[in-house]
Amino acid sequence: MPELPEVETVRRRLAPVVEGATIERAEIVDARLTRPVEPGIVAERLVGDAVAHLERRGKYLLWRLESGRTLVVHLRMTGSFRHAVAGTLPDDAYRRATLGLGTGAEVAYRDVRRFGTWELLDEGHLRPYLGARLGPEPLAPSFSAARLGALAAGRRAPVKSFLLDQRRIAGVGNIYADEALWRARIHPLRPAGELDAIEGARLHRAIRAALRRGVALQGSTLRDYVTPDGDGGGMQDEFHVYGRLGEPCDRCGRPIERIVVGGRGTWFCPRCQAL
DNA sequence: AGGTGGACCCGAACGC
DNA sequence: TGCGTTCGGGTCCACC
Repeated sequence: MPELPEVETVRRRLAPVVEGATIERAEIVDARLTRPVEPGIVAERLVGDAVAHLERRGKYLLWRLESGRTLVVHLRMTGSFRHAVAGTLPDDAYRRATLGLGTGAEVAYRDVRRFGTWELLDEGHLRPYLGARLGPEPLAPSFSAARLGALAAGRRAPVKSFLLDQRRIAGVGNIYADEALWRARIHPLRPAGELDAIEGARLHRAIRAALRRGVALQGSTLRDYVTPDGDGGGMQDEFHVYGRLGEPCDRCGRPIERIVVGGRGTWFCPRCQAL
């Protein structure tokens, strides 16, 4: 489940391969990927363009092109990139697109469940696109505890749902939300706007610590996620609560519990994270 | 306007 | 063994 740390890992691993390279060939074999735009039209526009920078915003991977356009990629749950010397990647029934680069490298996009999206935006369209969907970057220096408090003020929704709302904070998904709340010792059902300043400061620290740890370990590999070099991440071995129903809390030993919040599986320690 | 729940998709895990 | 059912996850959209 690619969240901020997984997408950031993809960006870091893929950037040296694609930055500066010209796209000589583009093949998009799943119409759903570019819907409602015809995949052939997107592919045709990509060919001849070159990758200036590979960037990330929230969970979006941004292919900034020399033309000024940006290929906006969202991996959703099962999207992943692989790169290799052209022609050496194994056959894959779930490959949805392939980019051939002038350097001789090939980049393949795989997506089992086909939720992922590729959108090619013209210059000037990127900023409003992201602005309408994403709040601040939690790892940016400007993301302060005060900023978090302002975002949460007046919110009656559970703090877990608040963390998952990309328009409030960009990049936190189900795994890192639960891990951050455990670190902050805050119950996932607490209304976001009712956290006091101390709790807000703890949550701010916890969000950043969980995400930074995820980036350091190159993400969490549960099933589908791999880096563009084919490696798995290491964060799954350090989960404190996510998916650990019945296992002892790493802090107090009490068995981890599972509830559903906003339709999402939610794991927490009933003692450390009391209501 | 904020909050909630269903749709989208399909392999894995589960139940009989 | 084999079949059918349930689950999950990020985002968008309809609805309250």
